[in-house]
Amino acid sequence: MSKAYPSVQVTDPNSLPKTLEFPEMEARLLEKWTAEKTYAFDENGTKPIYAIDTPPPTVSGSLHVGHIFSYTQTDIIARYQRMLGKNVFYPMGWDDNGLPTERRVQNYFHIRCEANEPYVPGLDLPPILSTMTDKELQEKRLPQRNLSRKNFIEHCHKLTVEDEKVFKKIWSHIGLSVDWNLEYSTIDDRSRTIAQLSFIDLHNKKEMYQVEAPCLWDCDFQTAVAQAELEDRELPAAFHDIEFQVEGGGSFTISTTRPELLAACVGVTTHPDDARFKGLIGKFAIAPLFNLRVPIFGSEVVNPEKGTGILMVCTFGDQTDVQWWREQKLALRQIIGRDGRIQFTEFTDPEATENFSKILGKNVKQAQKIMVEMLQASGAMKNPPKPIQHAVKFYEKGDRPAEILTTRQWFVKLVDKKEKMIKLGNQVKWHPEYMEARFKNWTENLSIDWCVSRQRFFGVSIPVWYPINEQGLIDYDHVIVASKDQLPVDPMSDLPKGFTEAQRGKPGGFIGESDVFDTWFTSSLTPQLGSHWELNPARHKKLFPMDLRPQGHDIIRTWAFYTIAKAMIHESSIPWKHIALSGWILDPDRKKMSKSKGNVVTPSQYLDEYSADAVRYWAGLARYGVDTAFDPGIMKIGRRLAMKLFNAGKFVLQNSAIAGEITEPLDLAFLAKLKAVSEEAVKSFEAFEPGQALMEVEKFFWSHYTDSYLELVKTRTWGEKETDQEKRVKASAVHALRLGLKTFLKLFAPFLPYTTEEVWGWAFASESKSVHHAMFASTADFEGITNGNPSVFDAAMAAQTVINQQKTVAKVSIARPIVMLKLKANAETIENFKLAQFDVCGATKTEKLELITDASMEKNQFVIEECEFGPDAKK
RNA sequence: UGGCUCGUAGCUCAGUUGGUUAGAGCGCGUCCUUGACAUGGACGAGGUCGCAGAUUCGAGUUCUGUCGAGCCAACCA
Repeated sequence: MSKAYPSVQVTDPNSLPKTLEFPEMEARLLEKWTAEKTYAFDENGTKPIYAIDTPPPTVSGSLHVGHIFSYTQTDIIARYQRMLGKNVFYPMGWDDNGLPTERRVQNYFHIRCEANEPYVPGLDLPPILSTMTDKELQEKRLPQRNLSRKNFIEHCHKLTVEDEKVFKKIWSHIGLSVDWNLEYSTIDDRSRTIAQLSFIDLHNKKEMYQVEAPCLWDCDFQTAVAQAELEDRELPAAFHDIEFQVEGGGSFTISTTRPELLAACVGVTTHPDDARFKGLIGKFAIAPLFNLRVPIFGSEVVNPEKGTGILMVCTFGDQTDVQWWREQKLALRQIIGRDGRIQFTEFTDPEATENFSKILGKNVKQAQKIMVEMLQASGAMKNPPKPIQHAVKFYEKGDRPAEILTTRQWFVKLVDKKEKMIKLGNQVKWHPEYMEARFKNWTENLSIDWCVSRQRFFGVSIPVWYPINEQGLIDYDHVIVASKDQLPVDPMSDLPKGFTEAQRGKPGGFIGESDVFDTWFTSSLTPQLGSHWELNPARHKKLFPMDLRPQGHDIIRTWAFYTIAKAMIHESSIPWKHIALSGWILDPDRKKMSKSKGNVVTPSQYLDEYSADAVRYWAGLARYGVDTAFDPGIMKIGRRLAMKLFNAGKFVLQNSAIAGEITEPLDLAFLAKLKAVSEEAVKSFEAFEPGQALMEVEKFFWSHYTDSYLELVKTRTWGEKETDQEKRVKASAVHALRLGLKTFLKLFAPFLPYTTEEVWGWAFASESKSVHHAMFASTADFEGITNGNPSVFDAAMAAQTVINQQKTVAKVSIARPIVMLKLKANAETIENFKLAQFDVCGATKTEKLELITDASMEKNQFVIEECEFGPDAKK
């Protein structure tokens, strides 16, 4: 017994929009979704949860099509999971603290943070950037206004709130199905509390330490930076050959790219097997100009081929200098200050003092120039500088090479956990799989612990104070950590327990830590920020570990890495079960789109020109991990698809039908194929290949549904029918058409949420208020329907194509009647074809048909033996 | 120097575990205004799958080498 469908009435054509007006529809449906709380997460719900660890975008950055691209991909997964009946946890956070914001705020208000400036209550400066461009500001060279730390932070808050509105508007327009009740920012009270809780937990577990040691340092931002935040840049430089004397007679020539560090020279090294310098090892060298007596030692690390094969070790020219300094217990002579200028350094030798005074206070570049001149004058410079091109480490947001300075910083122990991290990383499913290699690679090569303290202002405070002893010295060994009930805490204004404000900065009192955390320290906790972690253990248990982390592949070494590290140290857990890495959007020259390259394309114009669904189509088609060229042409196709769906929906719903079953072989054949396609779509989604699903569904929709099936059944469905038999076969087609439409709406819903919701509302709202809560590829829809034979559809479509072809070649209209047609095919094809003969003849206006069997032909191959066109109906 | 991706039509990309004659869309050409859709439709031209080997009855697909592009790291005196 097959499934019976109730009768359907014609949907009043006047009630359906004539044309698809995207802006009107988008605005209306956005309102509907908000009013109906379509995307709300049900915290007390019993349905299985699907939790997404949404990347909090940096709101101070520019919003470009790359963002739209990756966030839409996540939304497509979210919508799919919701349509599986899951309780989807899909929050949006704003990453608003850190250097990018400070820099933007500085430019926007033309201000600077100055620690000694007094606080001005109620200060509310107007933006300068709205009246002047970046360029004008630079040209006019107006002095920046100095603001106290507190005033500066207030302005940071003020601007980020505005930036967040811009993001939220675009996110909504593109149709992200986030639950806006879950909105947060990485600087809000809860985030600060959770980040500080993280610190306290790490500190209790002895996984945090502070130490005065060589650290990577950016001289412009005047802050420590982490290994992961460095990038290589190719710069021109030169080898300078400088002659050193050997104590007790003799000399040798070293080669260096950093002659300005000669005064910081603390040793000389060469390869122990290098015959040229072997004899020098163990002796002392005398550096020129400064008469520095430094040890000469051997090191396997030295490459005899490079430079002169012997080199000077400084405080600190690069990472290897640090290594040698540690291994050889060399002296420390830090001549570069925190501002990147040569700082005062004491020399006992009068000549050294004299020479050093010439570079004192200069920046690295100026000092190098002066140094070279002095060396040339003294005769210690053996050859003219040899220009080379070499890679230099930069802080990724900085403009000057990173220096290595000895400063006191907080670190998280990571180097001792590499193996465990790789093991945990392996428990996470990476999409695409090969991306795990990048994580492994980075983790294996990690050489420095994670430096998390930053000498900045707009960030989460490190929740500690230090006692000041009776001599007025800061006692770093007895850190006073904030207690959990104090959080969030700002040690610069809040008090450690048992102290009074009067004791701040006084002997016997305390001093607050002024450093803030690296932003990654907070953003590595996004799963915990979402679950509320220690603040709400019950909720945390439900949401953690999360199901999915979507992110870009360029931040595997930072965001993914640190998040895995945090979950491991806090709870010995993975932070999420899956991580999906989206590709980059490249400009037409295949360069990554980024603000610094000036090739950024903003999304608004494309949303307006092609519609949100069309832009989503473009994003939805891409595979994970694959970089994609920006191509509005794809959006055009997406727009066409949305229109086609809209029009097909209108057509299908304009047919009435009596109650009945789907009985006709062609209808059943179509549904059998549709069912197979929707099962394939599910498989693709489960394999994190939604683009594959979209492609297959789209192809089938276009070729089989609109181009073929809709045309084939028009004779049966058009108009009112007289006989019961006619009514019955019409009903079979109309019910199949409607089931087809409903299925397509659901399959397309994750990609085209607006258009599908619009059409769904015309006919299927009684089943589910929104298509976005309908069951994706539900088997129930096909239950009780007789299994069709797909070959019937193949034969009918093949015949339809060959007849259309005949008309095209003959250059006659598709509507032209055929008074006599002889078709040749093999027996099986003819048998299948006969079951759909009525529909094919109707669609092709074939009035008389003769079938010829030819066993030599392949399946579904038709040849027209004879074709006689009737008179043109128009004439 | 090592690791990982990619190389298919003029362009943007598919091509699942090796299996007939390598697919789609855009663009291009010819034709058609037929009852939802001209923001349409029908049909067509266009590829020795970077190159060279190997395995196999059979390779776009597996392996080796090679060239080119990109990314990540190491080195950076």
